[in-house]
Amino acid sequence: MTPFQKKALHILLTVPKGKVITYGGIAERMGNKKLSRAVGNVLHNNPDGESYPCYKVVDAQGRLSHSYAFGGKEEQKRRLEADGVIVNNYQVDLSEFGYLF
DNA sequence: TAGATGACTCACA
DNA sequence: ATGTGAGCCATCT
Repeated sequence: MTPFQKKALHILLTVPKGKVITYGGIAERMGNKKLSRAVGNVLHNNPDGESYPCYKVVDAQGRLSHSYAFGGKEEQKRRLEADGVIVNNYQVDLSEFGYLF
């Protein structure tokens, strides 16, 4: 586990229940918004959805990940709704559920 | 060591 | 609204 991953995952854990965060958001919190790609890599590299709420991570438009490792969008959607996040057609309202630091 | 890849984002046509 | 290209970074080949 690299320092980068550790940092990204830590930030992920700070997202409160019922909220979601964007790749860019995490990247920004790490210093540079342009790190969004690297953030994606970290999540992709994290197959353990039980330990980290990677389902809370959506893209800049609130769209769910198209390559969610578990059950695809369906599973991610399920988890988000179970968390209290309203998901419309695999998309969430960031102005409502997006977590800003 | 250099080049390619990606769960991204933004700008522009 | 859709498509293309560029930028930036950590990993993987």
